[in-house]
Amino acid sequence: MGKHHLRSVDPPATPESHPAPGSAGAPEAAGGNAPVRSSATSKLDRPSRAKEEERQRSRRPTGRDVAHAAGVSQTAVSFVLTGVHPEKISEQTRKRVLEAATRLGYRPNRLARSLRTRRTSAIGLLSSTMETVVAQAISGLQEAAWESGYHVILCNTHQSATLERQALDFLADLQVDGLVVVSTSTPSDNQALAAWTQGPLVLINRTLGPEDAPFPRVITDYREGARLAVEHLLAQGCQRVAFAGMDLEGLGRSEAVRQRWEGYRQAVQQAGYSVDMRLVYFAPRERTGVGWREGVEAVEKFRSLPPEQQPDGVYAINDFVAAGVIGALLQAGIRVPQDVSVVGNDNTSVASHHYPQISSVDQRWQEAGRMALRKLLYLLSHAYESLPADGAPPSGEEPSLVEVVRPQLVVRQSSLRRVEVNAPGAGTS
Amino acid sequence: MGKHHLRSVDPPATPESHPAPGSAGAPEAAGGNAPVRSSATSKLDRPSRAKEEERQRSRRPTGRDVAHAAGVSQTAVSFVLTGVHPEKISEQTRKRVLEAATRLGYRPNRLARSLRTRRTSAIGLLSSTMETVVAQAISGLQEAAWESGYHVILCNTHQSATLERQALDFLADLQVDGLVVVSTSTPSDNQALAAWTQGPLVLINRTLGPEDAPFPRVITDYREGARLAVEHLLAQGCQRVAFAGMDLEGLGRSEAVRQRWEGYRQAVQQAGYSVDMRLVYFAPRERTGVGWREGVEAVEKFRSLPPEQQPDGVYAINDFVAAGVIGALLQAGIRVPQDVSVVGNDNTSVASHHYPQISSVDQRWQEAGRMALRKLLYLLSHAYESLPADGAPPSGEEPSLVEVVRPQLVVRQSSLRRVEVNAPGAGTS
DNA sequence: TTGTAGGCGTTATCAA
DNA sequence: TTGATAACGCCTACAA
Repeated sequence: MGKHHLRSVDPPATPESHPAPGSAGAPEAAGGNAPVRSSATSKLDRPSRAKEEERQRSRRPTGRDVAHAAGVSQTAVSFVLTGVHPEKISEQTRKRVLEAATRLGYRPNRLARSLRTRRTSAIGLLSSTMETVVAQAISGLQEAAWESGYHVILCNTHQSATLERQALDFLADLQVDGLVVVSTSTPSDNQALAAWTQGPLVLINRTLGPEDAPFPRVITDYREGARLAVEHLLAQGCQRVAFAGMDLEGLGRSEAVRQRWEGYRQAVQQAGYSVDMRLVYFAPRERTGVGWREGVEAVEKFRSLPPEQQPDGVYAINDFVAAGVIGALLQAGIRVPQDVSVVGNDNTSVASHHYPQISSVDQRWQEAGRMALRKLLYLLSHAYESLPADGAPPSGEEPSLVEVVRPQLVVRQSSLRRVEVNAPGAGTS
Repeated sequence: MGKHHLRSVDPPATPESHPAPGSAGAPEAAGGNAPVRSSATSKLDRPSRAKEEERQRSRRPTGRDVAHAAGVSQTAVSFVLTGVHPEKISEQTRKRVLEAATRLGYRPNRLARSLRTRRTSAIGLLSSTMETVVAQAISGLQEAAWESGYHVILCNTHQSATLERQALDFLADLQVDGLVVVSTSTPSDNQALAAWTQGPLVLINRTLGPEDAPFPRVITDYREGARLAVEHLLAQGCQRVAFAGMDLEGLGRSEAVRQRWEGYRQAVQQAGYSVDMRLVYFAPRERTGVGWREGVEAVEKFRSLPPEQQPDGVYAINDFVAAGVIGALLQAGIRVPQDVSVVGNDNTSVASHHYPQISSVDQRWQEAGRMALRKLLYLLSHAYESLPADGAPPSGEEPSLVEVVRPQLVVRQSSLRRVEVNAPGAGTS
């Protein structure tokens, strides 16, 4: 039995194109299937016949089929469908082509097109993890890509440099038109990445390249987020806003952690207060993350102060910490938000599923994904024109090299005091 | 001053060679693609020269280059590199091809290959949302695909049937080899999906197709997960295990919710108890989700019982509810886990970031993704040979049509009593 | 304005 | 065993 290699992708009934006329064509068909075709003509026959048959059977009509059906040439079909040179096509042929194409249900073969034009409409996405924020960025990127006719090829490197290198090779083989790299911190282990030559490269929250010629990137702004949170608390009438966070040396000296601290400090000082370190809790640097527990510890620290010095507002560097803070406060009989208002960060599902619901800073990773794609498309379309040889290269409004996503504060119950509470001095615990 | 930003696609190399000659992709690159080439030789010249030049400059060497360098034919190169017909290649040519290939850094052009073989190594992934569990499934799928040399093209349909249809068209255009659809509930709006003909289709947590001939799928097992949780609580010595969940008509009659309730009921009954509806809390069906608040409400209900009838263990249908339950218990001065043990579901980051950490059932969505890919690969290789026409179709060990992922209980502080507590009657609140 | 023809890089067929 | 040679489906100078 000719049970050799499987029938590849083809769906049912596809007698081989040109089976050696003696070898009983279709390999799978048990009995029958007599060599009805050809019989006499054998190989001397012009290929036209076999071709035609074959084409008939192939489910997807080709451009040639359309041309044939419309009574025009392939060129006309191509011109009409790609929309280039619209002036070189008469309205009549245009109509006929369109009609034939829709009638046959023609869809151009992207593989062939890509082979010819050297552009796939694929962009590679390299992510080091799949944590929530990254998933959000991926979602935004994919959505934006989709809207522009691009598709996204996802590669997760699990923080491994080896995997990253392999993924890059892989994506290069796929001939993606561009690449986006997203990571939560900024490891900047630039080794393999910097060698990317397959097209434009946009980074999300990661730096790469020499100081004077860095790669274009999109970054989320944790500093601004923290400022938003603190300013909101102050606007709500809080006068002693505390910080519940992480030691700056912890978590691999995470940039995002440091930025939140700076934002807090700036906002407090800008409002005319000085930073009171008794209102600041840093989790020990050994901790591998901060959550509920650290929130509780923060409250313990704050509660050890004399009552009049205790905070009336808390900014927590993430929603888990905020939940811990709230839990500990409530347990101590302190009301939230009336006595102490609390704001978290990241706007995770914890914030909305908690009770009371937690106000939180949304870093808008999804928007970061969208922006990254926009930037990539811009680079894609301007890649080949502006060699500095020829004076002012592109037109104006070139997007800046590094784009910042503005965070947004989502106000919920945990920080929303009644309106009259705005009077100063109201809710000291 | 040429604004830096672009690192155009071409790596710095490409010395000399006037930039224009044909290649350089980007056909739409505005402006003049002047006929620089011609110069002296004009068009009469045999193309060989131009070709050679062009090839030289082309970054990626082709199979022809390798053949040329090795002094063999393209056929030999193809055979050697694809590994087929190993017997038809002499050891010597084999070596020379390999040597030349590595020396030139040859990488086959997947586009050309796909065009010819009609197989991309791409599989499409249709997801209706990007919530955490889906992201996990995607991660697992992508990882497994990667290990098998496949890549994943992600399409997010945002629950929209229209988008889903478009995405399917898109993926069909891309000629993906197969398709995986992942959703959290089972909407089974099969309209467009059932018409998929581009290759095998595997569903994750979704049913499709006629009852008697459903599509292959992978499902997570919430019933089993609930059983695990309850059995664990019983084994810890709990005698009155409560259920904190959602009205079965709520959330669009979510299958996953109903399964958890059934698992709870089965486990309780199987242990010889009868289900006490006073120990069961169903959130009102109008709620759009369950979280902390519903956990608190559950505890309120339970606390209204006479002390000896109150639960000593609670299974909550997700981690948010569990957190709410724990919070309310602690606030009431009830110890967790000593007085009441609590188990959540989904093993989200809430469970591990909470304090005390929450025991939770992991539904292993990541594994579901992996399994889906395995199943798809199986179908890919067995798709077209076993039409039941010919008796016992394939060989044995065909995977079952629907595969179930076994959940796993992750035990943490919220349910881990001291060993001696195992004695019955210990921790009634 | 339309048609003809050559090539993108592979794989696969068929003589030599 | 190896080497021409023809597709795969599309794009696009160039000639008609």
